[in-house]
Amino acid sequence: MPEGHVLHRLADAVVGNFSGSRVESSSPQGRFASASLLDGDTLAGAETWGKHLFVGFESIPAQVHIHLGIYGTLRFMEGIPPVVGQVRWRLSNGDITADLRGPAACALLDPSEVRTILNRLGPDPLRADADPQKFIDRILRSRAPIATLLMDQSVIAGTGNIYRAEVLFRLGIDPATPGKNIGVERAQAIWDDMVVLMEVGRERGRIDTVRPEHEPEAMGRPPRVDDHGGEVYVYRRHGQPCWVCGSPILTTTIGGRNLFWCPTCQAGA
DNA sequence: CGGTTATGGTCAT
DNA sequence: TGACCCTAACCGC
Repeated sequence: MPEGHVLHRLADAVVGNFSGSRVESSSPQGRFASASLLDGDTLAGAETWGKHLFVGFESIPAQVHIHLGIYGTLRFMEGIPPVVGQVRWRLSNGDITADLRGPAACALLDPSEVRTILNRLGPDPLRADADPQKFIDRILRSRAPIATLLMDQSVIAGTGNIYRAEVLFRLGIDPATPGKNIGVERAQAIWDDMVVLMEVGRERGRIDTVRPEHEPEAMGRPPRVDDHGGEVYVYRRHGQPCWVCGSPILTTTIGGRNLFWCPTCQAGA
């Protein structure tokens, strides 16, 4: 589930549901022992940078750091339902209960440890304080393929496998193009498109990337049914015809991740 | 019921 | 590059 747009939604949900509330905090599964230190404390706020979520409390400077990894989920429920399955962290104010399951990281971190994490992250397209110039400089200086750079959280934070494939398609960029061959204008265009798409994702809670003329209704095709839920051009469409040119979408594995692209619309320069 | 897969990341080789 | 970590949903038998 989790590219950066999801984490920003979760920070909003944590703030909306719990900010200013006294909360019960526990680790039903037992693998987040520090949860008990927060029990009875008042939630002060939550913030996201990239795919990292930080939750603060009033009586301690430390923050809970959450990274969902591939499988992690944070779900909100009404009341206090019985615990089902593996719940790493449960947070509740009695009216609303949030269960965190399967995160790659969930730990109480000192301010200095939080800073160390933030220092490793590049600009986040969904943050108002993001500096796109840092992104552009990194791209233009690197010989690595643009597809690899867009998955590097120190280059751009919050982008994942879907957004990188979709933005490269929308801009007609060959995923193998070295960063230094991208050029300033296309680097800026990548950033701008990432901002647009991720903001849509944050609002809708799903990743939709197709332009109006390629939407199901416009093309007379059935809407996509998939567990990530959005209308996309290339992600997981291996072997199916490109919505724009009809060529079969290709896939390959780079750095252990699946990359999808259209060989015609994204031909090398 | 077992095998496969996943929108991520770290660490060792 | 590959092993490994985390959990749940889905698929085929």
